Formats: sequence, C-alpha cells, structure tokens
Amino acid sequence: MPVSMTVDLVIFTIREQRLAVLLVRRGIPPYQGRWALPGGFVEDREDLEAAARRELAEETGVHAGSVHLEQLRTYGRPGRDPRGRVVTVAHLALAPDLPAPTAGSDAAHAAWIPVDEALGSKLAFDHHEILADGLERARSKLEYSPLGTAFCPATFTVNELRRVYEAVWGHEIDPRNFHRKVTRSTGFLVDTGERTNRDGGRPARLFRRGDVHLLHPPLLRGE
Amino acid sequence: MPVSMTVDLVIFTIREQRLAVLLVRRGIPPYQGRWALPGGFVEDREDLEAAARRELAEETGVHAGSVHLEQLRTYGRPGRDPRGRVVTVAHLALAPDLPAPTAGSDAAHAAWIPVDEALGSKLAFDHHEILADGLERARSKLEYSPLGTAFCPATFTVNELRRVYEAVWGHEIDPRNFHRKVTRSTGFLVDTGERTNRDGGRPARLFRRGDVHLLHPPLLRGE
DNA sequence: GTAATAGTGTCTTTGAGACATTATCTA
DNA sequence: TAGATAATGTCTCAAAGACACTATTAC
Repeated sequence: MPVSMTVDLVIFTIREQRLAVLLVRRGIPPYQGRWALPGGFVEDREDLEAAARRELAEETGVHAGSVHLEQLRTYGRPGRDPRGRVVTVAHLALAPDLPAPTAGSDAAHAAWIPVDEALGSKLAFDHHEILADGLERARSKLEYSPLGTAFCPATFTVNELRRVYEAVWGHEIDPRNFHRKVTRSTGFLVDTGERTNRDGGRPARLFRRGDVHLLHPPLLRGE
Repeated sequence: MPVSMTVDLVIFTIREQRLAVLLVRRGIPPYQGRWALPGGFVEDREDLEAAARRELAEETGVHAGSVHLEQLRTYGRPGRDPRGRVVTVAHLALAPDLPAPTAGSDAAHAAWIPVDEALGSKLAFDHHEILADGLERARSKLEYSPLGTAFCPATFTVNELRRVYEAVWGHEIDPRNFHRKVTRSTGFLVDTGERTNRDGGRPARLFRRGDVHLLHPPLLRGE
C-alpha cells in the first residue's frame, strides 16, 4: 500500500523554430544510458506542485513563475519501475528559450532534444507515453488558452508567436489570418507601443501577454 | 517519502433532469458524518484505473465499460488528510441513470446528491475542490467530445441528449438549433431506424452513440 | 530599385443563434 | 379538436480560410 511518489517533468521550449523537450541521460540502472524525463522524489511535507517547481529549478536554473507549470497526469502502472512501486505525477512546463540547458547541479547530462526525435527514440520507463501525452496537451492548450506566449520572451512580435504555433502544431499557418486573429482576440496581446526590426523587413509591433486565461473564440488548429 | 495512495471518484449522473453526484456519508473520523466522495486505497500490484473501476463497481454495482471513466487530477497537499500523507488520484465517471444508489456492500450510506447542493455543503477533506474540478471537466468534455451520450441509455432521443446538456451546463438550449447541430455532426449519433414516443408528442428517432472521440466542430456552450 | 516582413482588406463558406413553419403523435 | 414534441428551414451575424494589396524597413 505505501508507494514512492515522484514528479516527472515534460519541459517544452522552442529552439531554432522547433519544439524541444528537456531530457536527461540516465547514469545509473535501470535504463542506464537512456534518455529520460527529468524528475525526482517528492519530499516529506512537500506539495506536488512545489516538488515539480523544485525539480524544474534544479534542471533549468529557472526560479519563480516565468515558466508555466501545470499538472499533466499521474502514472502508476505496477511494474512501470523495476525497482518497486513508484507512482509519478507528471507535469507539463512551457518555457521560453532558456540560456543554458546544463545550468543545474546534477543535470550534467541534460539536453534539449527536438520532440519528434525524442518520440522516435527509446526512452526510460514509460516516458514515451508521458511525453506523447504532454505533447497532445500542449497542442490543445494553444487552441483554447493564450499559453503560446509562455514560449516567448516578455515582449515579442506576432511573427514570433506564429512560429511558436507552427512549431507546436507542426504545420504552417497563414501569417495574415493569424495576425488578424490574435490581434483582435481581446485580452490575448497587449501592444507595448514599441517596435523591433529583429525579424528583418518592416519593423513589427512588440506585444506583451494579456491577462485572459481562455480564448474566445479558440484558435483551432485547422489541418 | 512513502505515501498512501487512494483513488477518489466523482461519479456524475442525471436524475430528474438534474446533474447529481454520488456521495457517501462518513461513519468514522476524520470528518465523521460529512459527505465525501467514494474512494479507497489502491491495492498492491493494482493499476490506478483498475482501482478506480473496482471502487466504482463497489459503490454503484456497475461492472464493465457501460460507464465512462477517466483520470481527473491528483491531489497531494500535505495535511489534506489529518491521518498522514495520503495522495489521491481523482477520477471522473459519467453514468446513465442507475438502478439503486445503494447497491454496493459498504455503500450503505451512499446517495445521489444534486451537484449544486453538494457544492453548497461542507464535504470531507478537499473533496469540495475535487468536485468543482470534476464539474468543470465534465462541462468542457461535453463541448469537445461526444461524452454527453455517456449519461444516456444505449438508445436515446435528441430531446433526452439535450436535457443532459442542459443539466450539465446549467442553462437552457434551443431545441431546434441543438437538433440540427448534433444530427449533422458526423459520427456523433447513429440513427437506429427505430422511434419512440416516451417523451410525448410526435415520435422521435432513437439514436445510438457514434464512434468519434472528438467533435468537429465543437458544441460550445454559448451563454 | 529588390527583398523581406508588417499590416489591412476583401471574398466565400461555414456555423451559431434567433425564430418560423410544418409533421406526427396522444388525449 | 387542442396540445405536445419532432424535424426542417430561413435569416443574420461572426469567424475561418484563401489571397490581393499596401506599408516600411535593409540592402
């Protein structure tokens, strides 16, 4: 009846216009040498989300709430860990492009891996299933919530936001229709009044995240 | 680090055109005398979903897959159970109107309580929060999936399905627009060719659930 | 000038919501 | 007959998708 509790993290970011996930290479059995999701044991008197935040900080060096974190799903199949009964509460994190992937202490073998590559390789434990569930959650989150902005820095252009959507959904989006939809969706984006030409071409407006939590209407992925 | 694992169940059904949840009255401390969600400990070598199905069968007498069951969320705040560290994996079940609420063994004090009543009363542990989360999940499930039919018997009329939506969403829906939307949504409903006049008036077609898992387009709750 | 991206507008189709109308049963 | 519900149609508005066009920068 007593079980060991862990938290595992599906941390997504966008690197070089591709969706990438943070994985760590296991140094010890079981599954030695395989890629795995970062995670660790829940401590005594520690809330699940606190444990996830702690692991997130350890692996990425990012503290505080600049990264979106939510509970994904709990995996407890007997035998999922050969060492005993271990139940893991998987969490999903969406982060902007972070400085260095190896900022943490014991994350010496951590790396950002493109998601399609990660899904094409053998991962430790049931992490393939967890990663697939996290990807599907992220994709639908972008439809109904403004969380695509969680992948962007504090200010960003519509072009940059669109490339987030394209990376997560895996297909191209018409820039003109996208521009119209996101800028007219009330509460999604806030115009800072500033401009940038870092994307080349005509200078683009810089936006901040708005304060809504749900998009009306949603931005359905057509395709 | 070792914790006790339980599963708790938010079991919804429609009774007398109202959304109701199955609650049990606690006979022992803590929270003696309070209403609580049904649930119990996960057994050794038992999968989480299997544990939830077992509890569901014990409480409702329903076996097999006539009831929709899915994982809702995991609650593990330290102190949520005064007896020690107990982490619970809450599940959501959607059931058609069942024969007797007290069919099970130790469910001698089980009852179907209208959801607004349940949310207005003090529940044991953090079950108020779990119930509220389950209600929100059920409401959004009806938008994007065909699971409204999980509340209906094997065959049902459009009228009966509409009353499910009205009970879950808590507001009236135009019968004519609803009829058009659900019957034209491909894969949602299958016409059995039979008719019934159990609702009075002109006989209505009887439908079965279709085989889609997602509705295109969704049936958004307008309000 | 060209090349690139930013931003707006236009057209067609689809669906949502409001609501009229006809159909088919029971009492 | 009246009264109920079933099923379809009509109208208007909003949004999606396709795509033309203008605007503003770098070179």
